[in-house]
Amino acid sequence: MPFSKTVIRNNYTSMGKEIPARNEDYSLWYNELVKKADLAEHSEVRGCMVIKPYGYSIWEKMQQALDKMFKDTGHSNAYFPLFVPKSLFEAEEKNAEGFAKECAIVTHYRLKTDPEHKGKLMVDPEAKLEEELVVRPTSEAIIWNTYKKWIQSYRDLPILVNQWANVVRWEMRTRLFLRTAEFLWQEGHTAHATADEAVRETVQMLDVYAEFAESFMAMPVIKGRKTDSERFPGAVDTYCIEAMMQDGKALQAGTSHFLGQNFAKAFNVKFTSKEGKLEDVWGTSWGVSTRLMGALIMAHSDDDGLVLPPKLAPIHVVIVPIFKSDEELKKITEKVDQISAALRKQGYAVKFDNRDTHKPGFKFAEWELKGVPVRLAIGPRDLENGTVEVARRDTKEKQVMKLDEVSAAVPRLLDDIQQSIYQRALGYRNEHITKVETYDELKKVLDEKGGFVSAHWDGTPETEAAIKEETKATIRCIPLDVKEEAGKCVYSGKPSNKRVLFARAY
RNA sequence: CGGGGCGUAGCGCAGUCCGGUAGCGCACCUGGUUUGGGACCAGGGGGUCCCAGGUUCGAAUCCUGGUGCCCCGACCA
Repeated sequence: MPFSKTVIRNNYTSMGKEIPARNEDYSLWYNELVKKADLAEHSEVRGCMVIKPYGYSIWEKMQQALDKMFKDTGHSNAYFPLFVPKSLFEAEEKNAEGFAKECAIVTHYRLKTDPEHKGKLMVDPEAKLEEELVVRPTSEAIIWNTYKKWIQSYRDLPILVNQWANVVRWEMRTRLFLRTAEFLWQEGHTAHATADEAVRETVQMLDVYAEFAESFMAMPVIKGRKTDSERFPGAVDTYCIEAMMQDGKALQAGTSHFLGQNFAKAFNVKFTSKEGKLEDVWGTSWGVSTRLMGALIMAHSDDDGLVLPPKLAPIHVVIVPIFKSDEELKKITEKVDQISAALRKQGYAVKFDNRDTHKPGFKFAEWELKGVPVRLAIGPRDLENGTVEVARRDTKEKQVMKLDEVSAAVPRLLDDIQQSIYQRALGYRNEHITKVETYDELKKVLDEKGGFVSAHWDGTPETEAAIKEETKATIRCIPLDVKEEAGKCVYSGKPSNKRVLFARAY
């Protein structure tokens, strides 16, 4: 049925806060969900988004958890400038080349009133910068240039710094959270005396990311190494965590880079070793961004809206009263206050939705759209029976329980939800790793089933590029736990000693 | 950067072909009835029709030139 997207759009938006079905148009489902759930919206600036309070509070939860993990592994936060002088930016050649095409550049520092157009401003041609400033697409340049001043001896090492910041990459095509021109992220930048220590740091932070993805986001990931062509510009080795979305497309959720001595050499960062020798410093960098929000949304949510893992939900429990009179509401509120207090005491965020402007059904739908893990409903019947209705967002199951059991039951329920959405995502992910032996199979799986395709590859960039060209699939990673196994490249037939994961990706 | 679409009330859109007082749904405000899965009735408020110029007695509508955003592709952590 050749309905245009415009037609589909008409159908649901006129109905209020409904979103299109995932299996009809996954991409439209995602876009509408982000907007309708109050996570983010497009701004006046092309490719840039406004993260709304509800969306931002999820991001803050992510930040808190990650920040703690960084601190627990010995890192400290710092802040470096938004602007990078062009001469610094170009110092590490590969890095500069890699990002050159998507840099925003500041060329002037002043506006003036436009004599030709009343009330308008124009760039003051007199105020041209002597040296242009690049708006950071990443901060290695400015940071390594700074580290040069901080490091003289092995005693100054290691430096274990992280910064929470915004960066700008002038993307041609953007999508809310998944790829925006400006995005928020954290970038860790560490400096070490030995290669071994730097590699250990790189892997350690990859483990931190994997741990965060799995135990907080409830999103299983595959740890792996990128191929040469997918490597971070300027890095020796790029490690990643790859996740699987519900539409069978892969998403890179975090990266950790072993920089070798590349940036040290480019910025002349040397240290005197214990033995009195002058050596180049070893480096790492690692980051995750607001893209994780996109991953979180696409990993769990359904046609009724967001499904949030309790560990990242801004509101754990919403309580909806069902009442006819003020009198009734008052009685219900007394009970609700007791429950709320008991839950808050245990550290949960509780929302009592006592608006008298909306009916319960409306509230149920709205909080489901926003992904609140647990909903309690209390009405006159419950007052009589000393009960409360408990509903879980992930499965939509409802049960009625005794009021005095609630404060003990809710924590168990939240734990169960956290586990069960992880298990569901894990099940989906595992079902979508398909081993293939031939190129025809690889293409067939990509087209008909999606997901990761595990196949032998001859290790050459030519084969990788050819497969990408023909199938739109890229090598997502060489899994860290890959086992050596003799085989033949699905494309070239040349010998291969391990399988890699192919997928179409975000 | 190529192809397409769209800029009209807070949101989603109709009206544009064929010029003549700017409309519909949702949302909003007031009053009432409702409230265990997206309430109903009555009344009401709100718009430089993206911008600039032109044609015309008269432009959301026709002409010219801008501009912004979205979608698809290419590119890309």
